[in-house]
Amino acid sequence: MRIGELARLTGTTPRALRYYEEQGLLHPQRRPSGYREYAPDSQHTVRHIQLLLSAGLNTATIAEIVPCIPDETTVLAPTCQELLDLLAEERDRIDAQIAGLTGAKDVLERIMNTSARSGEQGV
DNA sequence: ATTCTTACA
DNA sequence: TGTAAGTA
Repeated sequence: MRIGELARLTGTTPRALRYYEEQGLLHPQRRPSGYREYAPDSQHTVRHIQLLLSAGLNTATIAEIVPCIPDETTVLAPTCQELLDLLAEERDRIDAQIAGLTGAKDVLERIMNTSARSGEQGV
C-alpha cells in the first residue's frame, strides 16, 4: 500500500510517516515511480510507534525497540532483554520527571499560600 | 488525485 | 508538523 492508505489506516498523516522513516523507524520499499510501498503489516508497526511515542520515548529509543518486536500482531510483547532494559530506563526517567514536576508544583503552592495572606512578602 | 523532495512567515 | 512549490 502507498503512504496515503497507511496514513488513513493508522490515523496519522503522510508527513508523519515520512518523518518516521527519516528517523529510521520504518523502511518502506520503493516503487520504480519513487513512491513508497508499505507492507500490509507496517500498519501494526506504526501503531506500536505511536504507542511508544505517547509514552514519551524519543525516536532514537523507539528505533531500538521496534526490531525487538516479533510479530506485528502482538502488542509489544517484550522479547529481548534489551527491550526490557530500555523500558526500565524509561520508567526511571518518568519517575524522575514526576519528582521534578511535584517539586515545581510545591513551589507554586507555597507562593499561592503566601500571596493568599495579602500584605506579606512572598518567596 | 497522489506522492516526492525541499524549505520556511 | 503543517504547508507551499514544482514534478512525475
